[in-house]
Amino acid sequence: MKTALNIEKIFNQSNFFNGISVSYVADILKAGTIRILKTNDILFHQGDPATRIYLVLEGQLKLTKLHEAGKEAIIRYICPGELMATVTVLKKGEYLVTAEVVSKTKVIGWGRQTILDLMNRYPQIAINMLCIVLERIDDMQRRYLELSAEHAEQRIARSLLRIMQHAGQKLQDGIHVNFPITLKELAEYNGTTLYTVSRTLSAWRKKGWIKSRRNHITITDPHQLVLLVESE
Amino acid sequence: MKTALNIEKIFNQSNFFNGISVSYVADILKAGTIRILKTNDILFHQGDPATRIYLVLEGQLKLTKLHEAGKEAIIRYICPGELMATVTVLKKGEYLVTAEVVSKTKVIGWGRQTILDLMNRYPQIAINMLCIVLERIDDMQRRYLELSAEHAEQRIARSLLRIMQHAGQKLQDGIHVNFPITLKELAEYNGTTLYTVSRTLSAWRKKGWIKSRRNHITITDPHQLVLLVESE
DNA sequence: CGACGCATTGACAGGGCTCAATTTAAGTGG
DNA sequence: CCACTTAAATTGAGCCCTGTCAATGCGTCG
Repeated sequence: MKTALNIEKIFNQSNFFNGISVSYVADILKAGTIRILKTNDILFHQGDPATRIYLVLEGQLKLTKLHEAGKEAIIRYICPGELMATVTVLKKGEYLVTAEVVSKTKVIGWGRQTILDLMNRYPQIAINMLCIVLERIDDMQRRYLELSAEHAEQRIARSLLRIMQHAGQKLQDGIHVNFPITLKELAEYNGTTLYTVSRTLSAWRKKGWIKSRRNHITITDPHQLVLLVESE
Repeated sequence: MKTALNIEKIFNQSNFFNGISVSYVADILKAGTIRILKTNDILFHQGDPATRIYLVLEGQLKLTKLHEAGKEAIIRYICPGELMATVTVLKKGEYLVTAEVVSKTKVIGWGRQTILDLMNRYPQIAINMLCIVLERIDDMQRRYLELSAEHAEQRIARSLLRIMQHAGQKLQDGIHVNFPITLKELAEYNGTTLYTVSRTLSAWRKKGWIKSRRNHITITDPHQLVLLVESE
């Protein structure tokens, strides 16, 4: 809680603070509390009462939604500068997803009343949050459309490209997904199965489009994936 | 524009005005302009610059998203009291979906700057909009999960139940969808095909769960659909 | 009455899920 | 450092769901 925060950096990496003067940002951050989490920690569970909204400072989390039948879908990955658990601003809400830490993570959280107060004090916060949420709707609508219209291979390509843009790290041999990810997770991210993903990646590996080892994926030829996605 | 509006009614039917005094509502409505549309009219197209946000006063519209491959998905139906085209508040945005009128419709629209001004004047508007949009995200996330985890029959049942709750009219022989809807639309609403929907509805009709004629569906035994959805 | 759009039904094929058996790789503790 | 353990990944075989294509039926409106 007494961790020294690099306010400037946080301000720059997050569109949550767009149009808000840096001097206010310190104020806003002071109202929140810091939490450090390690891999596989659960920040909150789907169904828990939604008490806090979080901004990710470091690391990554995945948001998953559980289906009665036991299946699980990955709704999105959350990277530094991104907001999560925005439902908190709704009256008496529950978390709609589960947030699980993918690699060592630092977040800052605000309670419901705090965030409502902040929104009243700085209306720009409400507007920024609205914009963030609107972008997220767009993302979900797109993925919904893709899920209903595209075949497995295309969807797998899309998810790799999305993750790459979101959390890609440029190495000499390609763009590397900078957090551990399993085939099962990749499958849950695009509504296929672990087996289909394995077969598909095997094929791509043979073509030299990607490299992969346990928990790691590097895309060596992103362009091919783009072509695949855009074909028909 | 000079249509006499029943402000009281609008105020009551829409959660857009939650926590806002009725006297201000008149103010807010005055800032917008009314449009009357007939079946099959397009209020806006996906890709057009997003200039206006709309509140539906009467009728229904469907929001569809088009896929490159030519397929189309119905993102949601919009009924009286509901807001649409919320993207408008984003900078230099485009409409992300197409809004097509399903039955005679009356909407009120506000320009981008107007709505931003209103949000600054009445912060509660921004908060309400945020809540509306958050509910919509939840809806999309649920449907995404269902699409990836459930079989066609379950999804068709779910879409009927959703539409029923949203736009159902209680008649003596069951609950009737109070706008014209085709099998193709139903299929586009749940990511199946016209043919699968036809077969499924035929089966249900034989079991006495529904009645249907061209463009009309009545659910005579909703409970069976609920059971179907909840089974496994 | 004719024509068009919507709905129905059958036949068929194939994508991808399921299940099972192995292989590979990473981590752990003596 | 190596044997051991366990989780992840690979691969094959089979089948079922559901999409596709084609033909026909039906109802509604001009």
